[in-house]
Amino acid sequence: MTFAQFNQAAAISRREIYREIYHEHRLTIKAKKEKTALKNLELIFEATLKISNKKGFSAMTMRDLSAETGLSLGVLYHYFASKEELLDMVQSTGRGITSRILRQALAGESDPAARLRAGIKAHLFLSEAMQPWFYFSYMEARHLGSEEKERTKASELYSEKLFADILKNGQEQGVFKPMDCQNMAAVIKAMLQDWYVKRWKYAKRGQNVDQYASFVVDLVESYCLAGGEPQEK
Amino acid sequence: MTFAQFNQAAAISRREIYREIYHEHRLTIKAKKEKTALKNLELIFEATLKISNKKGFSAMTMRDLSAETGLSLGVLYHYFASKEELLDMVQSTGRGITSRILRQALAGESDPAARLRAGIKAHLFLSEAMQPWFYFSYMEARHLGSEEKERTKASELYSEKLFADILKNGQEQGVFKPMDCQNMAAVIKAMLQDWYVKRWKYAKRGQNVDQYASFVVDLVESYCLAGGEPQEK
DNA sequence: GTCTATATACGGATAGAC
DNA sequence: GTCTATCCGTATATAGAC
Repeated sequence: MTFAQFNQAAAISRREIYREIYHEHRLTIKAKKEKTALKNLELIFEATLKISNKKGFSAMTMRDLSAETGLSLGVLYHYFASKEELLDMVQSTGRGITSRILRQALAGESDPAARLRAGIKAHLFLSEAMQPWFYFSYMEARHLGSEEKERTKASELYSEKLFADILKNGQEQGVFKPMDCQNMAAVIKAMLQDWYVKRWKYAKRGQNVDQYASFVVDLVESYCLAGGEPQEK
Repeated sequence: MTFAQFNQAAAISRREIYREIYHEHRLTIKAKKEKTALKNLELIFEATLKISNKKGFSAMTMRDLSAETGLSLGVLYHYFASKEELLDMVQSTGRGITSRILRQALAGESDPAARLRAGIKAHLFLSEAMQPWFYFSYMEARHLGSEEKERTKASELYSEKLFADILKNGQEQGVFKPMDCQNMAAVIKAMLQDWYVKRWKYAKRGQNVDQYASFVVDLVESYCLAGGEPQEK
């Protein structure tokens, strides 16, 4: 699986994302016409990610957002009750998409080594396709209210557990060597996160996501399969 | 080398840190008596790290800092000209200590495998001893002015290069197998960073820094030293 | 439905009292 | 040397004009 193939298969349509957000918050969003609502939601979210990822969400003012979107302050407040609610909306949308795509990717595979590869690549490719969302989620998690913060931690632990379970399963089947599955899952996540957090570093030396994915898969497999026969792709 | 041994050898005396800061900024700090200056600097920095690491530096108000330190606003401004200068002081102090300790740790070793181990452990142990500083540097780097931001990026690239050079050197000596040294160095750094960024996760399952260090060293060495047949790309 | 003007509060920084 | 009172700017959020 390459990034290009992933993009086609997953069909992360931006329009689809905003339709979801609109219907999820239909009660609080005051705009009535769906067409303008979708257009404005897209403007608002893209601008929020753009500005926040440059100078931080708390440093982004509502006037910044107004200027970037071309929407007035009054209109902005038709889509969320407060700046904090906007933050929560971005975070929960990101979480939802991530867990859905990860589950989808793993559902198609049964062999532990294949599941491990699929999980790593799906996560990397998704974070590549939605880099601003991932970066935002990572950096702004600590500015959330306590309730949303707990949800974010739970989400981190959930995806770590996905990887840990794959590893444990592989061990039980005798495909992977004995190891500390929790730590292995943790460092896999760390490597996946580095791709979207330190994007500038990889861009600087012209590394693309397919190359990085191959490297991570190779490193992880070479550790987990050590002792057994080298595997073919 | 264990964390306990590192702590003794490196002797990261808190008092020493603040003495350094005081002398480095002697010209701008208005407090004259060294003794009270050191005490207040310690109060200010500890409080800044504590508050910022909870809610972010930009969300920390000068009144928060005043309440936490017990110092008045007027006194605080005797130690820095602006809130941004305080940010820069924290960052540059952290950078200085890190690069010094890393260089010291590597200076004692010549064998590539030993150097690799020493670099990984020194970084982990230092970040353990100064976790609030490292967490702060990592999270607040993007809120810096462009000049300080460049310095931070340079520091990131510098320590990555330290690891990449060790790997390349080991390859040339035939100790390490052929590999992508840049990516390997990058993911080593990612694993080191995860330790202090996601501290809560490791604490939750009772993992200590010596255990984590052993795991990372084992993973990295098992990949680099993998003998027999080198892998193809 | 959209925008402009403004209420209200709080931020960083400082001047001057003690 | 230290603290208190305050200036000035700007933040979020809203009410009311068009």
